[in-house]
Amino acid sequence: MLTFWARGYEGTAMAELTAAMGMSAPSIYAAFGDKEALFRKAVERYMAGPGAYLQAALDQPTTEALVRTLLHSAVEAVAGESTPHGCLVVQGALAVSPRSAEVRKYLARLREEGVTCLADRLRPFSAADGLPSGSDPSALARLLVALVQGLAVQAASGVPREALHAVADQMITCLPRRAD
Amino acid sequence: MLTFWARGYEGTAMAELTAAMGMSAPSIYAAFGDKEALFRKAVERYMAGPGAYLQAALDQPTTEALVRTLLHSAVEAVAGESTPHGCLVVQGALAVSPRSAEVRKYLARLREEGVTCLADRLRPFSAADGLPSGSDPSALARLLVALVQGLAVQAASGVPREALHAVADQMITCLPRRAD
DNA sequence: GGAGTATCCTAGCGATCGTTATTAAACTAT
DNA sequence: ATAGTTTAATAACGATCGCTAGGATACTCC
Repeated sequence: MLTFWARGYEGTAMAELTAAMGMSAPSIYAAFGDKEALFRKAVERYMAGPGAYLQAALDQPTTEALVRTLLHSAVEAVAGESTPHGCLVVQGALAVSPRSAEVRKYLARLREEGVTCLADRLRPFSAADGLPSGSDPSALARLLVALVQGLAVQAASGVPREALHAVADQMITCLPRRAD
Repeated sequence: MLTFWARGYEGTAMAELTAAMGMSAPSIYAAFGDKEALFRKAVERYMAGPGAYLQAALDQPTTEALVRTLLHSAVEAVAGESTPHGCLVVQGALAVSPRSAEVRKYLARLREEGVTCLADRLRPFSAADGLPSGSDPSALARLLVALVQGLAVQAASGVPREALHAVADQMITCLPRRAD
């Protein structure tokens, strides 16, 4: 998972995976099938672990708390010190050769699921819950996911964690408050 | 440029470039050097053409006009109908194998230049120019760039142009206005 | 018109890609 | 102890990678 995270799907060679997993190539193929199946397993593990920052934000009671939790935990995930920088689901297979088109679509589908998931959570929110006036829940959800993905891109560029937290705070500052 | 744009640096094989350019491999190598030099030339061409959406926004007089121009022209660039989806500078080499590390750093540097460029433009802006109160220009610049990069990721996922324009509008709605 | 020069493609270089057939080793069970 | 079965590694498969030598072609200039 860490190797795929750092180098992406096509950027990771089987030789690196054998070294990282401590298994020989035939053992990997016997256990997982092929490289694509192994990658999907790695993504599942990622989503259940470091990539679960969206789930953590869903049970927040207000828009502002949700946004705050989402953005800051996302920053911790994509700019963690003990893990590769960026997000596996974003940089795993963003632009790849035609032979990896299935993997690209798989990750794209996963990213879209995050948008709908977040939109479903925002929809019941009213202005009393801090939802900015005149905002479409699905557009706001897509905005937040886009921002998280942008933070992931910048983390992959090497932007320090503090700068990304400042971006999160800036976004929260921009959001209209309930009682101002 | 279009081929690199669609498939990324490592995802593009020389065979595709010979087909797209109508030149044989030796001609390409004689004219450009190696694949990396050709990629940099393609990026330069991209930055001077479809990727110049940031430059277009810099001469706007107010924060709101700048943001509006930046986001909507960025959406047009990353979700254009006659070009590949996404942004070459984002998806060209986000997570790659170690042998392409130089290309990855090159694009990361380019992305960071966009942040400093935008921050320099926002810095002289005061509250009278629509700068949200209590915002740090460099953090706001990084926020906007992150959002653009996130829009590029979603465009690469196949999200339709209208949805991305709605995200841009949502962000503008969230920004505090001068006279409200 | 013909020698010299520049241009460009065909063919193939070594290396590495993902993948697998073959073989050696270790464990289980009679 | 030994036969049978599972496990895993060595070695190599065809394909493709970026890249380039060698040769055929066209163009220039005396």
